[in-house]
Amino acid sequence: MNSSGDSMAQADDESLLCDTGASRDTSTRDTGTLGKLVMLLDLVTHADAPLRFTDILALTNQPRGTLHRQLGHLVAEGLLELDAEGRYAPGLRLLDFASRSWARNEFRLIAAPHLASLHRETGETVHLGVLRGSSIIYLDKVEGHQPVRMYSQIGNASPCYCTGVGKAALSVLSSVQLDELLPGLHFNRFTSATHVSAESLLMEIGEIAAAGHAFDREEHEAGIRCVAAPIWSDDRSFIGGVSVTGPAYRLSMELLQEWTIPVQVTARKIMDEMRVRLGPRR
Amino acid sequence: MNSSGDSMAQADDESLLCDTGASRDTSTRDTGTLGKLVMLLDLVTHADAPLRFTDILALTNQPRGTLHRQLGHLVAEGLLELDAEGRYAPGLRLLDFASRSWARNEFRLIAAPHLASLHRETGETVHLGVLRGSSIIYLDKVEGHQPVRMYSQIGNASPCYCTGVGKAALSVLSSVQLDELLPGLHFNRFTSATHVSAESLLMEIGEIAAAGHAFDREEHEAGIRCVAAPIWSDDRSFIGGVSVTGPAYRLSMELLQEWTIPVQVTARKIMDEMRVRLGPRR
DNA sequence: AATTAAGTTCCAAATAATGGAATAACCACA
DNA sequence: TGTGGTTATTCCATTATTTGGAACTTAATT
Repeated sequence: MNSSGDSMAQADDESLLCDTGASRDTSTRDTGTLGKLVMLLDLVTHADAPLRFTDILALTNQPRGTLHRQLGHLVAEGLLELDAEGRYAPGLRLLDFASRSWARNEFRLIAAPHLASLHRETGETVHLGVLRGSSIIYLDKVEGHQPVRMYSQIGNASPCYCTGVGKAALSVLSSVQLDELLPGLHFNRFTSATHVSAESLLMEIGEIAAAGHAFDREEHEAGIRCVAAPIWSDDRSFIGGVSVTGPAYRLSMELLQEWTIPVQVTARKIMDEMRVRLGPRR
Repeated sequence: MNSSGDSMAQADDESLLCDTGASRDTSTRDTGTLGKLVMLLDLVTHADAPLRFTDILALTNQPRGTLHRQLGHLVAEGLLELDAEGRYAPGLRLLDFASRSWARNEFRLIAAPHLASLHRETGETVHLGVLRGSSIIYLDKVEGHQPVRMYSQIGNASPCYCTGVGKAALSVLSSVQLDELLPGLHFNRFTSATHVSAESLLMEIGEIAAAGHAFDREEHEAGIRCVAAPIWSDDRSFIGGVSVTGPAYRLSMELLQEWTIPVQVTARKIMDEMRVRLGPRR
């Protein structure tokens, strides 16, 4: 269940980069100097290996002087690290920031016990995700008995159009929100089942909205299926989802169909508790 | 083994902030606009609860207009989030950045199997940490049978002067590096055993350097002891450590004394492998 | 409705970022 | 040890962004 890696291989031109099929659209967002620096951070953290100065130069076509100073600042702040061979890699200070972000996340704290019981019921991997822009960020994961390497999945941003949680999340967006989001999607064919057009995606979203659950039929990674249900706040300011994931040989579509019920029940319980804890108005 | 929280209670003036006893010295470091923004990020991520605009205003004494734009930019980039009640909290995009930083970290990848075997040998919690500035950032953790909530500790930055890994790390610094680091330390008395002066710390560091291992005698958290050994590259450009931690009632000082050997052996194995993988020169 | 507090917008002045070009360090090979 | 090619770093006049005080809007309180 390693997410990136192999399934990334047949991606497009920039082979060094791991394009999730969304984000990296910093162009419009006007955040001045910060925007440019964050774009660099994104570039380096999402690369599959440390990048040298020249690599980054080529990837950004910024002037040498400018880029050099920007990288220098990021390194000075510990957001990037420069190794002895002159290659830039993500900095460890990011971990310090992120661990706080995770530890205090209300949604995750509320959902945790419900994820555990869904895991007990199904015996397969349970994920919790949130919609951020057009990506799903995984917030928690409950899996098998082996010591869990949590960071391997938690924190990862995956495209919304080819994951169970992502499609479930899309199904509860208002039509206004959907109209804003869809045109910005860059469809990336991860497997032969991946949606590659807004039309086919939109059609399935309609079905998901009616049914209240979504399937991932090996759309992100060959051999991996999942069933998911959306979680949302009344005013749609918060949207996420919960899913059960596993290998296709073990999870027949019939079994997934059965699990739609416990998954939806879990989503409902989490929503109910959120409404109590965070106030019903939103 | 919750790090912050209670032990933080008697900290100094700014009660909302969780001061690790170091860092937050962005003043000298000249990183222009980025420095100011990162300081804000630090402020919000390290606060114990979401902060309102006015709270941050008071904590930074920056002009209203400036602060407002800065926060706006951080929110637009997903580095902070602004909830419906107008409170700022760490943003989830940080998770995405950090998960990459962690997943690809060479040191952690090399150390992982050795940590596992040290855990098997001792049956107690094993930590891996790196020295960054005057903080120890925990990179990995192997503990009991229960599903590990890794983010709870991993990524956390703890002071170097009151943790086993921290003191072990200090013991292999060159005297030049030590002279740079010591004056910047702000000693925070977490327990009655915490070092509160550079003099007493320096004295123990001498002993640790001679012995090759360090103890934490309930210096960071009452009731918690540990034994640690340093890990370093030839040129001291990289410094970290490995430790075994547990409750004082189970870990007598005699037992910790016995464990100095497996801990040091583990550190040595990790160092040897790093020298092979990353080249001996550094 | 009046009053205070909290948050947002505006714009001339101060400051920091830009980017082209020159310089320096590095590396491989003779 | 020198030489050519590659890569990284520094410099500085120009340009664009950030700054911060003040005015303004909005929300909460009496």
